[in-house]
Amino acid sequence: MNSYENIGIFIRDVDLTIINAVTDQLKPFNLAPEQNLIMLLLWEQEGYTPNEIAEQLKKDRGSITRMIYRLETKDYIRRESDKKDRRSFKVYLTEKGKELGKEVIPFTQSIGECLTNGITEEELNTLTRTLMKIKQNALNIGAEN
Amino acid sequence: MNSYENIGIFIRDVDLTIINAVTDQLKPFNLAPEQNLIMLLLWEQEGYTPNEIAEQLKKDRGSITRMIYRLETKDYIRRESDKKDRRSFKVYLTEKGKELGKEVIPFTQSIGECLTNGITEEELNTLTRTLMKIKQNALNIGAEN
DNA sequence: TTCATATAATTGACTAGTCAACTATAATGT
DNA sequence: ACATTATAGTTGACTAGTCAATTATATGAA
Repeated sequence: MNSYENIGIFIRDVDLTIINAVTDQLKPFNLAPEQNLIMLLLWEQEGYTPNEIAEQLKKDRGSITRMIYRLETKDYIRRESDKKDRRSFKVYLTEKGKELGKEVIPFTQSIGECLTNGITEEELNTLTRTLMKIKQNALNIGAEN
Repeated sequence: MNSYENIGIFIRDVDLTIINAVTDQLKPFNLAPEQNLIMLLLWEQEGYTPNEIAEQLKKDRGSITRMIYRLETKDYIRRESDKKDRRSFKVYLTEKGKELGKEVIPFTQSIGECLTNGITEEELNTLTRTLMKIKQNALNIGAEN
């Protein structure tokens, strides 16, 4: 580990390693990991607007627009226009999308379990607490100007 | 925090928050954070090949090719062809690139310090140890197939 | 030497991210 | 009611990531 914001680089490194592992595992399902995030939201609860999805995933609305488009072309989701607000629409699962969930949800759960192999509950809590502090520090940096 | 690989999502969240803060801070210097990583390498030691840069930053060579191109158009770096191996070249700083380092290096260092505000040395060590385990777990997932 | 193989960098096709500009519609204030 | 302002989604321009194919050059073996 060299210069830069040491801990920041390290976190980045770990994050990339996880993403690569997840990408690999999801490949047979024809799902990019970011697409999977949207699907996971919908498998929990359908009917989100693009705006709500963007908020939940903390992403730009532009990228959500395009990801919704791609998931539609894969026939995993469909849109239903909002009768009350004609600017907006809600996103629902197609049959194919629901089927996919049956396969993918257990899969991603097991990935989550694998990541914490050999790590105690307490260690995990400590990790979360410290990461929280770091995140807050990062937010403060942004807020200063 | 909901489903998915919980801790993975959280790490991703923290990582994104840090990246956003760094991006903000680097904006006045006309440097994207990933470009900054290449510059940090070169400020430490010039003369890397694209291949070496890709290894150090654990990125695809294709993306390094393009980032080198962009840093060249900003006149921060230049390439010098390798006389022994005509397929390759080495990357050096321009005067402008060296000047930039004088401003940016202290800046990125202070970002690193900010991130660890209110976090003890011991906490940081624990954090690193646990993240190491998680990273190793992620690598194992990838290696299984 | 010559052929096969490996390696360095590049390129094209694709996904994904931000930001800023834009269009359409909704909500608000006077 | 009308003008202003806000909001929802889209789009274009750009950076960055992967993967696979390509080109040029090196290297090693028959």
